[in-house]
Order: sequence, then C-alpha cells, then structure tokens
Amino acid sequence: MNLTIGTLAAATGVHVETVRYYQRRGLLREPPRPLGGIRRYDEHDARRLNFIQKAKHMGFSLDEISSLLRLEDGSHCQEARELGERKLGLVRERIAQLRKVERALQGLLAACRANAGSVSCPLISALLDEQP
Amino acid sequence: MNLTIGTLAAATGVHVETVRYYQRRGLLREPPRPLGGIRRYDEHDARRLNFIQKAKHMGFSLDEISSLLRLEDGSHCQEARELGERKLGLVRERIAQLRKVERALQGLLAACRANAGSVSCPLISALLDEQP
DNA sequence: CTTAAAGCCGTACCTGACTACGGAAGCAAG
DNA sequence: CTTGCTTCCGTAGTCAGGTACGGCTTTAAG
Repeated sequence: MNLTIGTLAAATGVHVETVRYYQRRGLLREPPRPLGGIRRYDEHDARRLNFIQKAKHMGFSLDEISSLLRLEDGSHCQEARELGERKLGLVRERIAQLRKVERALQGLLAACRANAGSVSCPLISALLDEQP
Repeated sequence: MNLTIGTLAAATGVHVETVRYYQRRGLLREPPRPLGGIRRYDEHDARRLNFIQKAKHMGFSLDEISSLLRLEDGSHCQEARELGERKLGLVRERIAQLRKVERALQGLLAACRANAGSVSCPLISALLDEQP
C-alpha cells in the first residue's frame, strides 16, 4: 500500500487538511517523502488514522487520543483503562445531565400541549419564573 | 430596584463582561443611563437575564434564546412549543448517541479488567481494529 | 511535452460563548 | 477633595477542532 495524502484522506473519510492538521498536532508521523516530493503513506498510517476516528467517536479529545496512541503497543492496559474509565465517568455524567433536561423539557411541552389557547405559555412562564 | 451592571451580574451569577456581551448580541436591552453615565438596570432586566440562564441550562443556544425571548409575552405558545420540541429531539438523539458510547466503553473496560496481564489491551486493540 | 489535477506551505479564518485588556471617566465614602 | 473601586468602550484573545486560501511545485495521463 502506497498512498498519497488524498487517497489516504478519502480512504478514511477525513479531509486532506485534517490529515496535515493531525500531523502538526503530532497524532500522525510525518511520512517519508522520496526525492523532494510528496508524502507517501502506508497502511500503518491508515490504521492510525482509523484509530483516531474511532477514539473520537468514543468521545476522546485529540489530546486524549495522543495519550492513547502512546499506548499503541497494547502493553499498558492499566493506563489505557484509566483513561477509559475517566471518559466513561464523564459520559455518564453528561447522560444524567441531559436526562434532567429531557425530563424538564418533556414536562413543559406536555403542559404546552394541554394549554390550548390559554394566555400564557407554560414553557415561557417557566423560564421567566424567578425561582432558580 | 436600581442596579449597576456589577450588582446585576453578581445577583444573577454572570460576569459583567457577559452582560455586556448579551447586550451586543441583542439578548438584553441597552438600559437607560441617566446623565451621560453608567447603565441602570431594573428587575425586568434581572428576570430576563435569569430567563437566559435557565434556557441555557435547557440546552438552548443564544440564538435560540433570542427567538424564545421574542415570545416573551407568552402569547405564542405554538412557536415556543415547536422550538422546545426540536430541542427535545436533539437532546434525545444526543442521549442515544452517548448511550452507545457508554455501552461500548463499558464493554471494553470490562474486557480490560478481565485481561490481567495479557499482551494486548482490549481497549487499544478495539481502536486499532480495521473494522469500521 | 503539455496540461490539469493533486500536493505543498504557512497563515488566516471559522463557530460559540465568552473573557481579557487597557486607558479614560464616573461615582461613593471618608 | 481625594482615593480607589466601578464602569465605560472597542478590540483582541481563548478554546477545540478543524477549514480555507493562494501561490507555488510535483506528478500522472494523454
């Protein structure tokens, strides 16, 4: 496998500029460029880029992905696990928070639907109410 | 009630600069300033600022809050409801997405804990795996 | 050999919601 | 009346994670 930046980008569903950006950030190596010319990537780079995409999907930030990539050889499970556990905690917090919002919104919208023609909108009133 | 920007900010738990920012964004009126001087706010402004804070908590963006504020008189429940319903949909999507992440992470971490000393870390391997 | 597409580079710009800065002017307490 | 905290203003910077630009060189196809 011998990829230019464009084919690598296309293959992994990422913009060319993003690949360059990841290189600047140190998430991808600067690949060899034979004879003063253009970057040549291999399947290792593609795998790494794939790793980054999946980790992003898991909610890891680019900085965290940096850390994970330093554990790429798989022999530091403990550290990887700690990172994962922190992330899982945050994900759960976020879910809990969103559920509160969901319930609040749900209640207000139900009141709105029951409202049918009254003067004041329950959603607006709730937001206007002085209570914290 | 006759508030300076500082007391208003303190009363609503917002930075002074943020109040000015909201004014620039059109979320708060420019309050009267008697005699070439400093802004004087009243409890209507405090209520509005409170409204903004609560709506932010509900996940509304400042642009959406602008829209909501235009319905402040409570007589356009239909429109407010539509905004709320859109938001609720987004909140639910986000929750669903985060739950997927939660489950994935949970599985990987369980594998990590069961791993105990094997060569390759399940979390890292999963991210490295070629499968989408 | 020519030409068009793709790659190169540094730098600037984008979104959203602020936050900081710095120097001038106002205001309240003593 | 002075001191010192607030407020005033416009502008610029912050964060993350890119995206865009423009002018230049390389490369691949015909």
